[in-house]
Amino acid sequence: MTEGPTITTIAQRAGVSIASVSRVLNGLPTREDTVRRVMRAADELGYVPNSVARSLRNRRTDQVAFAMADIGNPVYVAMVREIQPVLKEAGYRLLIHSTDGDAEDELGVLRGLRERYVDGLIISPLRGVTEEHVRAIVAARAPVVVIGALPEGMPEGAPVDNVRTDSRTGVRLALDHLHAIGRRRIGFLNGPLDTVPGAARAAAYREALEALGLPYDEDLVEVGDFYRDSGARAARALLSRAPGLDALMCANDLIALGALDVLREHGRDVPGDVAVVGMDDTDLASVTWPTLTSVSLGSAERGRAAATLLLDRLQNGPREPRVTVVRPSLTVRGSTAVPGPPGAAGDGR
Amino acid sequence: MTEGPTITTIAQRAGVSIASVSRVLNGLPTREDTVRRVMRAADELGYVPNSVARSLRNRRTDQVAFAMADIGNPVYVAMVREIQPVLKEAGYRLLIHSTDGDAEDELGVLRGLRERYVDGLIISPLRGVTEEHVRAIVAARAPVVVIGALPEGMPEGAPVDNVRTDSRTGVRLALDHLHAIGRRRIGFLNGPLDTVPGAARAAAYREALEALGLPYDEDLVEVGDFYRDSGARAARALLSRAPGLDALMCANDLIALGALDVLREHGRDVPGDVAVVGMDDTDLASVTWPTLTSVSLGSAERGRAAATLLLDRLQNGPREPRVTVVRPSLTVRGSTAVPGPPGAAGDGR
DNA sequence: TTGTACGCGTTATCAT
DNA sequence: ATGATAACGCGTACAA
Repeated sequence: MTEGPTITTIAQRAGVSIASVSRVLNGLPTREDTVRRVMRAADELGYVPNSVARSLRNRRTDQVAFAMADIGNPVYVAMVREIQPVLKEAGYRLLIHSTDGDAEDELGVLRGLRERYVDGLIISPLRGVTEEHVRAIVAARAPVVVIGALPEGMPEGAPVDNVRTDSRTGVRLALDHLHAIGRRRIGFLNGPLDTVPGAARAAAYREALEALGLPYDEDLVEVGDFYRDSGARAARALLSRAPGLDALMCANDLIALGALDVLREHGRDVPGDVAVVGMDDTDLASVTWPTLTSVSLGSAERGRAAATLLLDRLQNGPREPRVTVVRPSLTVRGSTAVPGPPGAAGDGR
Repeated sequence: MTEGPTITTIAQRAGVSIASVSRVLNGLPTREDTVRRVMRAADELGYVPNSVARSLRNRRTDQVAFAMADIGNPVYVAMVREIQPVLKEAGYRLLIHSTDGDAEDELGVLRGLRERYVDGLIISPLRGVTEEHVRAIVAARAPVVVIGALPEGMPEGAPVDNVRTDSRTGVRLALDHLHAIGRRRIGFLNGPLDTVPGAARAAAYREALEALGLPYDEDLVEVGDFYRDSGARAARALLSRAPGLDALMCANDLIALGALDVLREHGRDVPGDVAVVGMDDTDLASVTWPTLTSVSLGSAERGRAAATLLLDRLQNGPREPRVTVVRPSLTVRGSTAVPGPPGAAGDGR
């Protein structure tokens, strides 16, 4: 089992020095004859440059990593889908880290940057950016783009850009819509409060209610995880506690799926009896029945923006941190399609 | 902006040679005192080994790549989801390549192995493994696991393992089921015939019909792409050509989604008028309405098997090629739930 | 036990 | 234009 050819092999075969080989291979000005001999030898040997050696020398890996909680979540899939082509186009390979939303794991990824196995990182920390995160980012000396909230006091010249959405407005869009179609008892199925989205959406829900002049009722709120089965559990709990609710605001689409399951199993008509709104506007929203009205937080746009920002730093060097905010929008579908008040449609199905 | 510390930096600070530093860092027997001084210096400097240099020296990158057509496809997401933890556990990082199913792109990935930027590769070639693929694999000298069909005559000692499913049996399961619930005019919405799954499913469809004593009718077959909108187009075409069909076999779940859209828009009851079966049994299948009966081809299992096989080669060196076959199974859901013959339920909805 | 010296495969500098 | 040579950071035979 012979080892692969190196520039040394080529040099011997072509009867020139390795320096010449390197020059030819990198297209530097070289005598015609030398070029031919080197190319020929390289060809015959099937030479391919060793990317590791090149990385060591060039101090760059041409690799970028994306770290998120769970690649099974359609939101992150949407991001990866946008990130990948942008990076690929620029000649970067993409590494994937699933952290399960574990803060320790996230920190591990950030600290790992010091190993220099990637040139940059896009990370979406589920539980927020702590002091330690910040320290790791600064220590990394590699550009990082954070998708999500970034704390106020970032140190001077930290190589961080930030892409965020405005879930506050997102929730507001949803509640305004529900209010406009006549719903007044709007339940809320949220994710964990110690996650960034969970906390933000909780606050936004209260705010939006207030703005609409609706009372905040603890009994209308249930907290679970950002998954379908958890959403179902939460919906069941909520329905038994507050059977009179006429709408459900869900903190993401997966939770909304669970809610739809439960409503169907309880024979409650959607949207006749209960209107449902999801969040993230994933591919799933257009698949359910009824199709799911959902607040888009621009996952794809955020992914693309993050990749673009990172690329800019990678290619053009340090600069002041930038923040890109992606505006949410509401996509109205079947689950809120009936403007009439509850009770208009028959119950059961 | 100082550069990061290296073993040389540590050696100076600790007043020892770089060899000692390396030894301590790698846990080789060293005098107590030396250990302390080195550790202390490393600590103070916040030393982290450079993974690139280490890779060059050790001739291994601790990276593995997974190449598939489209990370947007739930099938591949399911695979990644299984592959990731297996590799992570073993200390490998995961690289993702989306090839768009382009054969040139796939070949590029395979050839890229010679750059030695990964230690191994899992690839799922959409259009099959050609002569050129095989050559690239052999030339790569890095272990490769192919998810999907592998040609018969692989060269001796090629470092390839293979994970496949049996879509023939899968289709058979579906048609048997449809036949059992009384369907006789079973349409088929397939993907491109020049893809491996497309070709296999086309053949399997004919075979299964024959085994059931049903005639093969060209008019009942429509070919498109493996996407939802394409599935919808195909379904429309098929319905206008063969309005009398009482079941639809779809070559994957996305196509089935499109078919469900069209059936609903045509006011055909599912499964009353037309029963529908999908393939891949993705997360989507349990979300649609009615929920989608689907043939599981064990995406998760295939992913896990592939990762395990690759890992074995990575850790235990060369061995004879192995093949793992994952058996398909049928998950019956709402879209075929009504055993009665067509016409039993009212039309419209 | 410790240090010296070399190699991993490239690129880039500096003489020639 | 070309060749010898020095890095890049790490690991390890070998000698001391």
